[in-house]
Amino acid sequence: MTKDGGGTDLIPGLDELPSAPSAKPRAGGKGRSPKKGARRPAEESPVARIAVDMSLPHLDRPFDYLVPAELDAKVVPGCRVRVRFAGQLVDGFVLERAAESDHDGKLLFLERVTSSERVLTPEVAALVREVADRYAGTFADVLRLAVPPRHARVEAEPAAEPREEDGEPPEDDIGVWREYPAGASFLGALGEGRAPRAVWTALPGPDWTAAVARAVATTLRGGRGALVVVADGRDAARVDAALRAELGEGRHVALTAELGPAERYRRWLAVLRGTARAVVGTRAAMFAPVADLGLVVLWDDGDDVHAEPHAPYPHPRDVLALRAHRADAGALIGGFTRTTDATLLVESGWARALSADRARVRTAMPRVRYVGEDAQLARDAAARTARLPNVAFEAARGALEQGPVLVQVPRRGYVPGVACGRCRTHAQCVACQGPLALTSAHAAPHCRWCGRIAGDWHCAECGFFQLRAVVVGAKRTAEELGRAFPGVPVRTSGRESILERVGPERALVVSTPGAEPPAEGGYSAALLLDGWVLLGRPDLRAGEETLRRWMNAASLVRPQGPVVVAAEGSLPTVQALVRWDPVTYAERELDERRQVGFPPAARMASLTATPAAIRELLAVARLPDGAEVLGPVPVPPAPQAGADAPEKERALIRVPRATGPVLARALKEAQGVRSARKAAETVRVQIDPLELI
DNA sequence: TTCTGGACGCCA
DNA sequence: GGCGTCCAGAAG
Repeated sequence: MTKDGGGTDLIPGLDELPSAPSAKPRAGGKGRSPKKGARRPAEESPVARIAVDMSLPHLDRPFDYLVPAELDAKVVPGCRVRVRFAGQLVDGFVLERAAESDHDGKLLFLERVTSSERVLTPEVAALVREVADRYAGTFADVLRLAVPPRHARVEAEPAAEPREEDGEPPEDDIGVWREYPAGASFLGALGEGRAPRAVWTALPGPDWTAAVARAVATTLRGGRGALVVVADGRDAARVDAALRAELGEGRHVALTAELGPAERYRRWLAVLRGTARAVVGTRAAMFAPVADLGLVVLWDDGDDVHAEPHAPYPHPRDVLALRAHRADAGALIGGFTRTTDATLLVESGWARALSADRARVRTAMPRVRYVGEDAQLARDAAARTARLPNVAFEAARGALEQGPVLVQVPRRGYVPGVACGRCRTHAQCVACQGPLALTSAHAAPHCRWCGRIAGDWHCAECGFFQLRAVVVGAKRTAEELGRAFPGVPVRTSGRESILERVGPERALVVSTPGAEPPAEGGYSAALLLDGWVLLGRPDLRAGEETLRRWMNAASLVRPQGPVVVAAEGSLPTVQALVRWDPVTYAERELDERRQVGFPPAARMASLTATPAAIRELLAVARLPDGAEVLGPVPVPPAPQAGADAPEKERALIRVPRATGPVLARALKEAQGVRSARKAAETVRVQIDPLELI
C-alpha cells in the first residue's frame, strides 16, 4: 500500500508533490489520510523500532516503522507514538531510531507522535523485557505496569526545579542503624556508591521507618537515587514522613494508589525528569524510573498485597532484585520477620543477613506467653463470656492500667463460620454449598458466597436446627470484650474501616491482621486470639504467614510488654514467636521445603484454565528435562463468578530453581503457539504463584 | 481490521 | 500460460 515516495496516482486529481512537507495528515479525506503517497521518510535514521501495545505472546517483539520526515524531530527514543497495526491504530513506544530495518517486507509509516516525553527509559525498557521473560509474560503487559497512562495537562506543566543542595550531614551519621552491628558498614557502602545487599530483620518498634529514611538519605548524599516499596498506603505515609524528616521537602515523592491519575502522573514525571531522586510507594512504584539507582528497599516482603494482580504477576522482591543487579545498586529487604524467599537470598550468598545482637533483641522484644486448648477449656465465668483464655483476660486487665491493649482477631465480621449445634457439621448454603455466616446477634444466617438468607436452616446430617459459632469474627469479639471490660472503650480496625493510629489512653483495640493501628508510645499488651484459624489454613505458607502476622502485631507492643497468643505452645511457629527468632524459623521452613520440593526451594508455574485449554498448552509446551506436572485438579469457582462460568482446572509444573528461565521460555513459546492459532480460551500462567494448595 | 500471497478456476 | 477471484494467515 505504501507508495515509494514518488507514487502519487493513488487518488487522481489530488496529486501532491512528493516533496511537499507542509502536508497536514488531517487534511481532506473521509477518515483516511489522502496524503499517504506524499509522505517521505526522515533523512537520518528513518526507521523507528517500536514496542507495540499488544499482548499476544506470538507477536511479542519490536516492529519497525518509517518515520515521516515531518515527525523526524519528535520521534525520540522512549516516546509514545500511534501506529497502524493490522489495520488498527494502536499505541506504542519508540525503543530506538535506526538507519535500516531487518524486516524484508515494506514498512508502514508511523501515524503520529502522542508526546515526545521520553517516558520509557532504556533502563526500564531492559528491565521490562527481563521481567516479561522471567514471568513468561509479554513486554506489553509489563510495560502497562511500568509506565502510567499519560495525562496531557500534567505533562505540559513546567517542570519543578530540582532541589540540589544537600542539607548538612546529620551529626549522628548512622542514627538507628547503630542498633545493628553491620549497620555502619552497610550505610558506609551506600554512601560510597557501592552495592551492599542485606536481608534485614528489624527490631520491633516504630524505628524501621527512620532506618529506611537514613539509608535513603545516605544513598542520595552519595549522589545516587533510591526506591522504597512498601505493602500499603499507611506504610508509605509513614516512610514518607520519615523521608521528609530526613531530606526536607521536594527531594522525594510518594507514589500510591490513592492519588488520582493526575497527581500520580505528576509525581511519576518528577521522578522521570530527575526532580525527585527518591521514591516511596506501593508495588506499582517498583518500576519507577529513578535515575542512577543506588538503593532499592522492600519492606515486609511476605505481605501478600505485594503480589501484583495483573499478568504476568511480577513480585517486587524479584523486580527489585533484578533492578539492583542491573544498576549495581544496594538492596535492603526488611521486615520484623523473615520469609523463606529472603532466606534463600541469604543462603545463596546474594545478600547478607542484617540483624541486631541477641542481647539487644531481648530488651526490645515483648514477653510472649501462649495458651493452648487445654488451658482454654478451663475458663472462669468472665472469660467464658468474653471467649478469652483466662491468662489473656488477666493480662489485658493488668495492662489496661498502663495504656491501650491490642486484640488481634484473625477473621472479620461477626460470626463468619457456623456449624450444627449438635453434630458440629459445618453449615452450608443449600443453593451453592457456600459457608453460612452471621452478621449480628439476631440476624438470620446468610451464605458468604451467594448472599442467600438461610432463615429455615436445618442440619443436612442430623436434622438439628440450632447453630453454634465455630469462627468468631472481630465484630463479635469487640462486642464480647465490651461486656467483659465495662467502662473501657473498645475500638475496631479492619479492612472496611482502618484506624490510622490510637492514643496512649486505655482502650481495647480489636483489629484484623494487617489493620493494626500503631499506638502512641506502644501498646501495653497484645492478645493474639484464635491462632488455630491462621495456622490451620490449607496453605504451604500458613506457618510463615502466621508468624509474620503475629510478629507484626507484637512489634507494636512496648519493649518487654506482655503478649498472649492463643495457640499450642509446642508448635514451632509459637516457639519462634516466644523466642522472637524468625530467622531460625525461616531457615527450618526452607529446609523442609527443600525436602519436599516446594517453593521457594523449587520453582513452580501454575496453569489455570478450562481442562481442554490446559491439555492443549501442555501438549504444545516443550518442557525442560526433569519438569514434573502435578494435576490438573479442579479449582473452586471464584465466589463472585457467575453460575454458568466454565469449570476451571489448575496444573502445577515443578522444576529445579536453576531451570526456572528455561521453563518460563517454554511456557511463553507454548502460549505463543496457542495465540497464533487464535485459541479462544486463554491459559493463565503464573510463575511462582503465591497460593499453591 | 487490512493486506498479501497462494490456490484455484476460467479463458485463450 | 495468463489473469482474476477467493480465502487463510499474518500483522512492520
